[in-house]
Amino acid sequence: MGLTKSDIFTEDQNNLANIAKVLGHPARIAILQYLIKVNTCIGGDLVNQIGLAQPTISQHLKELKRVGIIQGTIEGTSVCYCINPQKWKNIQTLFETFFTNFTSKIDSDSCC
Amino acid sequence: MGLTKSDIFTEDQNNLANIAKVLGHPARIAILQYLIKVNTCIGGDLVNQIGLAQPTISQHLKELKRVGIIQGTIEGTSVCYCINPQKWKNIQTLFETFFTNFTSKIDSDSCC
DNA sequence: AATATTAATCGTAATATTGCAATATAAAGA
DNA sequence: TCTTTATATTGCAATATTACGATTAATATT
Repeated sequence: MGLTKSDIFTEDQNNLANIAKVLGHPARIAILQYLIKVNTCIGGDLVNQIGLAQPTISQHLKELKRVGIIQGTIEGTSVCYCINPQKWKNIQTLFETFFTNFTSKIDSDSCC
Repeated sequence: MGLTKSDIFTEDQNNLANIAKVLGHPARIAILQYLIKVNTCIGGDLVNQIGLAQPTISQHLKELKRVGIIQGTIEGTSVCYCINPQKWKNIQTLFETFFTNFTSKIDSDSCC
């Protein structure tokens, strides 16, 4: 039905999935990588860099802001975007914890 | 249009986004976490554990197999699933690299 | 061979996502 | 105030995703 049954999963599972989903688009990865490179930029720079229409970029930025991984500050007519360092660290830790759960027990048991 | 313009992004960007997208559903997170816990199990176990219909679980398993993060071995009428340790490590490194790109330069510059 | 078990596939419905043109909004400058 | 600049929102079309019932395929078991 195209509708995720999020009520049958834990909050942590939904949370991690939700963030992974936001990272699950190359335009949003590209935006983050560009922000890493230049530290800060305005929306128009991203439209030029990425090669998608302004409304499309605006939508992707909205998604990234929704999970808090970036922040936008209004500066006159433009908006200055940057990565939110604390949230970035949080999300990094989230993934690290998820991956380490398995990595730490590798070799202890074999596969099928 | 619902169609990602993957041709305008780099292979790395598409690759990371593609994997993140697969992790972007709580059912698939739940499947991976269960596999971490029990090491190996058959498909029916996952259907019972997760609480989604068998075809739905089968579809999620297909996605996970598509990116190689799990593997399934036919054992009689059932299929034994487990995490692919090497691929897991690869993907872990992929995310780690992505996140460290920013973390390593935190404090060097300020935000907006 | 007939039946049971398990998983994959097919078909379908409902919802979500992606992308853009057109428009709206909001602030700066002339 | 009028225009310009920059971004957000709206509305829409196309495609993708999620979920499941029904069916199929393949192997065990009797």
